[in-house]
Amino acid sequence: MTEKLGRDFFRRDAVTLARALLGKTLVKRTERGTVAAVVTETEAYTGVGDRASHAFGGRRTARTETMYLEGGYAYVYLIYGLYSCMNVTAAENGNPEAVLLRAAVPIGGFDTVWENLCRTSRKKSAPVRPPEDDLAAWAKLLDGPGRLSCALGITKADNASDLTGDMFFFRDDGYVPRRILSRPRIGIDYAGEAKDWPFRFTVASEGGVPLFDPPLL
DNA sequence: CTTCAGATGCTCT
DNA sequence: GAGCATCTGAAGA
Repeated sequence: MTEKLGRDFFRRDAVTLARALLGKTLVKRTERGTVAAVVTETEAYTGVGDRASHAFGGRRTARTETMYLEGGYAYVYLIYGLYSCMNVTAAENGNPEAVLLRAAVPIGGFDTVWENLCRTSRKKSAPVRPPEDDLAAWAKLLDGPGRLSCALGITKADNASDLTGDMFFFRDDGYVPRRILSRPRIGIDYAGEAKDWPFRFTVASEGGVPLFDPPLL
């Protein structure tokens, strides 16, 4: 029932991978503790033909070099000088496709998640720690690529990490999204015709709780 | 409920 | 020097 995802899972095009990652559990082990969270929102960046992608037109720089790795590596970069964005590389070696992780729900390592989040100010949105069965509250705390990365302790130091290793990997715990919504991607108004492509995928939710079969928790 | 400015640093021109 | 695959708290409607 619960198995680690291997290389072949990631060596597919970004759109396919973005949908397939919904419901998978991202696990990160550090000396501060182990955290686990089920992915609920992704965005596909389809590479050289995608104006929204850092690798549009085959652009190759020190930063984008990671995107050219084969599927199953972490592409992490800093945005707006403050927040880390966590991506998963897709496709074959030399094909710079990637999937941005935009939201997740923690299912393990709540202490570490809370500790990681508390290093930001965040006084109003969640001044006190929610109970562990309040999925909607925890989902909100990991809603957004910056918050997700912060909560799971993902930083630029994780860039180019192999996601098929033992410290940082995805697991299939058998959570199947009841329904997947697709919409245009966020924050890419500059991307011309690509800004309307429906490459943002979300697990349908009710009352702030993403719906899976079987349900989370 | 909604807009709005500010924080902050790295990458690329 | 400009512009970001963002988030927060404060202020206004």
